[in-house]
Amino acid sequence: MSELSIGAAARETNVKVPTIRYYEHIGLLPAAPRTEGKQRRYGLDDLTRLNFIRHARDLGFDLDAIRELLAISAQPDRSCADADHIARRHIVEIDKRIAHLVALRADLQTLADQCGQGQVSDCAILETLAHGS
Amino acid sequence: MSELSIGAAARETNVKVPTIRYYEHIGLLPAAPRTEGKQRRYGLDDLTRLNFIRHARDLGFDLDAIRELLAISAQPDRSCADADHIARRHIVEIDKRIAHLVALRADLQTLADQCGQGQVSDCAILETLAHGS
DNA sequence: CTACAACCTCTAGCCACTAGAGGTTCAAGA
DNA sequence: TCTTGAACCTCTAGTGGCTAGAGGTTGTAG
Repeated sequence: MSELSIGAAARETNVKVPTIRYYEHIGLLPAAPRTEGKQRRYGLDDLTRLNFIRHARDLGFDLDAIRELLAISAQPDRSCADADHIARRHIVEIDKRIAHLVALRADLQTLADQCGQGQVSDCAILETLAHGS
Repeated sequence: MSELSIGAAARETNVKVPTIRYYEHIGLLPAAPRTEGKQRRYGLDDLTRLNFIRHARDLGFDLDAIRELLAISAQPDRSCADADHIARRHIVEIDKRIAHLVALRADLQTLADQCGQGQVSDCAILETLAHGS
């Protein structure tokens, strides 16, 4: 039961088949053992690792951060301050992105509200794009 | 005076030199006329177009949307409803991204707050990544 | 006239995949 | 046991919007 095909592993973990192969290719997953016919087979450890990666991706961590997180979690005796640090760093990044998008949204709303639906030659949107705000 | 080198055009418009070349390559800018020595020369129309593109990029429009906006603004007699539509569509997209990031941020904050800075084996962050929330 | 900054083209790389070609293997049903 | 065909394999190229670098040429200030 513990030796799944790549398709079965994909179903179990909600990670797509080509993505699993990609993760192996870039060394995020160890190369899976193959059958005589060269097909990959996955055990429980692989599923655990894949699930870890997917959860972390869902939270927006990039693959380098995930590499670090995996390395940290492989050392149970270590302090988890490093993991905490990575998470907080990520929060800061997300806050920046949110702030940026919120500002953008406000500008766009102003622009759209000024558009009188008239002719292109009077359009506030196009005018602003052409000559600045 | 109206024939600028690519570097001068870049300074005028705050668009980097390789980016200008890239825009020409993908047809977002018309191919600039060249000197005998094959160097690009830019006139006022090009600067206007580049400024338009940069302003739109700053507002987060992708290059396809910018293509549409440029096409619309080239027809002064047309209604600007299309431009308005593109802008509103973009706002909707941005709202989605903001909502996604805000939800993500909340999850991450919860996770980080649970981390007691103890050992990796007890870490809430790593635990959640491994086995889900 | 010389020096050198700025220009040229072309290719490859970034991130995290996704798509497709062209071929092989596995497993369920007859 | 055989046959199908879904699922697998490797490899390459493409996505967006640039950025970096190699290796060579041109324009211009002194």
